[in-house]
Amino acid sequence: MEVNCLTLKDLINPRQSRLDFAIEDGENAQKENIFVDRSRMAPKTPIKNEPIDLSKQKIFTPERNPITPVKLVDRQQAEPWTPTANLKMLISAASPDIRDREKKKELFRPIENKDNAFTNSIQLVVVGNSAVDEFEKQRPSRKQKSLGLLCQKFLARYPSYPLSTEKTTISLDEVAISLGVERRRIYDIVNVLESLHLVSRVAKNQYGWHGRHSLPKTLRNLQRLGEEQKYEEQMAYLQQKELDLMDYKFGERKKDGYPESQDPQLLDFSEPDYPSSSANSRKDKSLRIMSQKFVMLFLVSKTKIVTLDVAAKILIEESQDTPDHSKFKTKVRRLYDIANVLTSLALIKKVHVTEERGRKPAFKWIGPVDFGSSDEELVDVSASVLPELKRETYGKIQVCAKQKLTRHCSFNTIQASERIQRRVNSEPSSPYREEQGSGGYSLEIGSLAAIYRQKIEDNSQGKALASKRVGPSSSSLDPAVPFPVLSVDSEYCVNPGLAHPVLPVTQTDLQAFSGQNGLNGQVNVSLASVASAVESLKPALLAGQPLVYIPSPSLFMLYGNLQEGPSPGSGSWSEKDGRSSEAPAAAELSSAPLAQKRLCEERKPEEEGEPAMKRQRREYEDSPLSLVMPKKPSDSTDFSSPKTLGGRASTPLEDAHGNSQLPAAKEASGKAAANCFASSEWENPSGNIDVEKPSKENESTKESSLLQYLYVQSPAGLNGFNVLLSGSQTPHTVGPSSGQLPSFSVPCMVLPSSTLAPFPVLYSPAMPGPVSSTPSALQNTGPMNFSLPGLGSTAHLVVGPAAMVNPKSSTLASADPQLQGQLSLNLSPVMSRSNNVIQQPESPIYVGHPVSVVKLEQSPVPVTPKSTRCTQCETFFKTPGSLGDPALKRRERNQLGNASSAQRRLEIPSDGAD
DNA sequence: CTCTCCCGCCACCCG
DNA sequence: CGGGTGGCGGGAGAG
Repeated sequence: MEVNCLTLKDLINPRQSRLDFAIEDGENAQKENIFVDRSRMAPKTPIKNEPIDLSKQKIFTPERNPITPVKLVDRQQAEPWTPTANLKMLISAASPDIRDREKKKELFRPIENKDNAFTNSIQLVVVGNSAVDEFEKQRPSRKQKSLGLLCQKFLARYPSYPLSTEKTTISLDEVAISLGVERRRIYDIVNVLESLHLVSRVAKNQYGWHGRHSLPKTLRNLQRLGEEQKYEEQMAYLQQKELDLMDYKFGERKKDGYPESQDPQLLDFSEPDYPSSSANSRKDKSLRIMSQKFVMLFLVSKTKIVTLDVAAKILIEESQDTPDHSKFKTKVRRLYDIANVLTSLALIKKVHVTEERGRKPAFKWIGPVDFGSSDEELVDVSASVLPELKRETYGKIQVCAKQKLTRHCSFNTIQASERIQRRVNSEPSSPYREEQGSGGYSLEIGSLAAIYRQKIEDNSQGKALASKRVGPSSSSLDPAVPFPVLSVDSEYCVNPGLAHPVLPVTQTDLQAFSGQNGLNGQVNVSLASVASAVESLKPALLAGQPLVYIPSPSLFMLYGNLQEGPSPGSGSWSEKDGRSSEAPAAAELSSAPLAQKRLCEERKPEEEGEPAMKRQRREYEDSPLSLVMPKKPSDSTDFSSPKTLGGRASTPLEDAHGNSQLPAAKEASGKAAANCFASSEWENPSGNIDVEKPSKENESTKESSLLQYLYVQSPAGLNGFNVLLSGSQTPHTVGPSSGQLPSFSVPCMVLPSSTLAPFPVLYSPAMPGPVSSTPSALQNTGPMNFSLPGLGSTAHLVVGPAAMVNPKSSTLASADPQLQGQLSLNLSPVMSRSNNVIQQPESPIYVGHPVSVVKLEQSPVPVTPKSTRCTQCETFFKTPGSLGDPALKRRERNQLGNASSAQRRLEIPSDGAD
């Protein structure tokens, strides 16, 4: 009997017994927990947690084992919910999407469905192998335990761009426990991250988190080194030769004159702040070195595609290993490990290169390409350019301000875009697909939605994480402690796999873009520096990022806010909830006048209170979205209406009438640059390459998010395009120098000046009132109008603050679960073509993202609130639920064995679409 | 079958 | 020496 076995083990080693026990659970709880819903997890959780108390564990006796289940049962009753579970429930209740997801999960893991599964499982185990087998069957798939997924969870714990002031330390033990994996796995992740200087070893078991601030620099250095190494030549050589593994003669290349590889020292780009402690200590850093070299290969590659075999060969050669087949295999394994992490970082994505021999696994670099200069290239939408834009044209423009905080936003945006692109490419059925070639806006819209989601996800994660981090060992098993939000969020986190960053648009791209769209010249939008120097990052827009729809044929630019991760200063969620949350947005605009919000409110008396607020908060923080839509005349009815989940109220921008003039406000607001993403980026570079299906990607998309941006269609009369800026989020940075600061995107729309004349510039501060938690310097001054200098006198800048939209005011009730699924953002390609905006709830991509859209009357004249439709969707943050399982104690890894794996959750989010 | 890559043994080192 | 690290490759899931 199992019991007996346990007993023996126990006798031998108490710990062992525990392990066994754990394993048993593991069959169910641990591994399966991964999938378990929070709600379901609750019952199980206690079990795991119990083990937390090691002292008890030791005591475990065989007899106890059987008992344990009982206890668990009791516990379930007694403590039906853990905080996390509770939260999850609430969320689930609030969010239909979540429920759907949960359902899927359940389907995925039937076992989990039973509340008493745990108990049963245990019994089964005791009973016999058959039971075990069943469990085995239900065990999470390999993918669910993949390093990539784990890495995502890991990354979700930390802000991509942590404030300089916040130094985050990573405790390997803690992380391993919290993620429920063996420490060994964490090393794999950390080593790769370290190679990119995202983290550095501080001490035993301790790593410091640096975030991506220095990533561009690191990449630049790697690129340089790669060039010095002539990797490109080597790659070309190998590819050309098409050498077979077996045939490949190592060392040949050197003869050919390839330079020797450099010393294996990990490149130290570390900044003063983060001295790379003892990086040198380890003699063997091969994974790190390999990672750097691998990255170099991408950076020097013209195609940005590297096949694993070539990479492995080069690495083997450099490592001076004996070139045998087993080495090759090993190298490839390592490359996969590295690739998983890099994918999680959205730096690369899996592709296949078709060659004579057939398909070869390869990866394509999707990370930033131009990191040569300090910051991302900003594209200014200059006034001069604007006029040139044709209304017909469409494209995406991202306005960014260089804000430290926001930088990641652009990244997110990119990822989202990429994701979408992939999806489009990979999904024949995708409605957007058709649009692609032409760079149709529909695609972009999709991307926007995706981006938006992404933002939300990111934010939420970040916040959650942040909060978690802040606390004492969050990882603690203490049941009282909320599940590591991170893990929960992680599900929705950016999927590395999913996220494919789109290269930042350069001027060239922009031009190209304009060409496509009929735009001429560049678009430069420079906003006065947005920054206020608020360190706290408050989610500015969130609440209602309003979407303004102005019927006009021109280009739409949607810009979402983005925000950096959690800001330390930011108030608690609760504070942010509701309108208060919006305040931050205003802050972001900082100098910019916030007052506008009021206008919106007036227009739409909103009722707030939406539960969604919380979610939104999280969401709104994210990155900015930029969307450009081709003009669609009238309608777009659907557009406006539904928002998805989170969609906050749409604010009726319509109201904005008025004053078109924008004083220098802009400057005050901050500088914004517009980045454009070339649609082309999305396309596969080479015909040979097949983009892998982004099955994973879906996850992120699910999340609904609020859109904070203004959707403006140029009035019929407008020739130019308008840029709509959403004021929602302004990052407050305290003075980061622009160089380092990530570009910050400010939602804004550039409106063709002349035509817009009738439209006043609206600036809606996120919060009408004072910002709740944030002491932002900015205050709502009231509606403001500013003109973009660059745009020319005629151009109008509309800034839509998050606040503008009132959640409740929205005509549509987001409450309807069904509606939630649909986002206004979801524009079906069809719509775009027809010029009518249609929502496609079905579109996978969009589902779940709340978007609020306000329709403005077509008439150039300011729309009245009535005319406009506002929809709000409440977005709740969908948390995957709590994830967490308690962590097992890693140390016992041996013992734990299977159990350890249990922790990993898999989420395969189906995209909404699925 | 190939592609992936999880898993965890066990060698290395450091303190 | 014990424990943190992490190389390494068997072997199995996924396609």
